[in-house]
Amino acid sequence: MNKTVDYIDAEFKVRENPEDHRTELRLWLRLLTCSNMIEAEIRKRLREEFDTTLPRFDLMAQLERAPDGMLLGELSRRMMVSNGNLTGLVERLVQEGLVERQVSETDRRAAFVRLTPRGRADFTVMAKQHSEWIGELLGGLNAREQEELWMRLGRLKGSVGAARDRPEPPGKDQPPAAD
Amino acid sequence: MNKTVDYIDAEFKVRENPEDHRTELRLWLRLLTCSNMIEAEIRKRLREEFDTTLPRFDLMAQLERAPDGMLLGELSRRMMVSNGNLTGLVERLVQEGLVERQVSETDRRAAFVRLTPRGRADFTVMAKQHSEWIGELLGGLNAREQEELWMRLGRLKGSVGAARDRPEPPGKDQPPAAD
DNA sequence: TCCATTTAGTTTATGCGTAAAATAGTTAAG
DNA sequence: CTTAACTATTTTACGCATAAACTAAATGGA
Repeated sequence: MNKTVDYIDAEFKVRENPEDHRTELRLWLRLLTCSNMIEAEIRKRLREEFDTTLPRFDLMAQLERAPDGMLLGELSRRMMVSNGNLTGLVERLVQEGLVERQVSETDRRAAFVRLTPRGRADFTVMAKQHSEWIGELLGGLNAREQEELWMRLGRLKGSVGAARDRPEPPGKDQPPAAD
Repeated sequence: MNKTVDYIDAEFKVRENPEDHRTELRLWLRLLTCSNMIEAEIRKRLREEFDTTLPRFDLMAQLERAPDGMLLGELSRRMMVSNGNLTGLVERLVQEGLVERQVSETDRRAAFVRLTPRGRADFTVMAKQHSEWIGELLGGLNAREQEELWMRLGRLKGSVGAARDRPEPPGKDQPPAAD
């Protein structure tokens, strides 16, 4: 079918067949692989070295920047997880003595969460290690490569955000909203 | 402190302080953001359009390439999830009539899993949409940008893989294995 | 043959994640 | 003041994920 244009390079071939998203799929799979590899390694090390998990670490990282505590709602927004999820996560950290809750005096529905001194101390140690792990895992790229990758990912982020928030391109096939 | 070297650009500043992994952390966070944004959007659309989930979709994608079915063990290896996880996932798809199990006749411990005709038909429709979604989300990058990002991520993948499989660099501070 | 070992898969206990319903406190309109 | 609407959080029901313990079948000696 496409044999006659095989010599044309990728730049020109794109969108030749609008149904073909092979390069995008390939890119997405590699992005996912990278992300998953790093995340899996970080989870593994957090478990092995500190007997903790990534969600716990992320929660503590948020709290570290709010010495006076933070409302559950704000924590939920920042971590981009549901309220219900946080209820349990915070509860487990409270059990471990790393975090404490305090009901607001001005609004008895609301609860502040903050690190305990022990939580803060533990987090400091973990954060240092975490930073070194990331440095180690990404350290195979030099500064220029890192910067370029960062910028390209910035473009990608923009592309995804725009497509996500776009009402939905009408698309040749689908009639404009079946229901 | 660093005021006198503020004019020096990033290329020269790197590794000035070997404990500082700010650029790597920044890069990792952006990578994670991109990956999560895409994944969240795909999950959302799979749920809204097809009332299914990403793990189900991924499982069916594996099976689609094995018309004669696949052993649970192989499926587990390919999807990089635990055996126990697959037990439940397969069970739910069997309940939905999209997948069928068949105990091997030569080894009664082993079980083949394959798509039912309906499963295959459903997957074909979903895969087409999925491909278009990815095309839409990543489509803000032109072919050259996609190719460059793909190559940079290839380098990153190499860096992460090497660091992960490396015994562990002795590190100035830590004594060689505390316990 | 018999038994130890390995292999394939399931079960169990736990954690993290969601959406949707429920609870309880606050605010605002009348 | 009373009630309706809103807001903050928890609860519930579910799905997905793991590690570790378990079951059952195959394999390979002795």
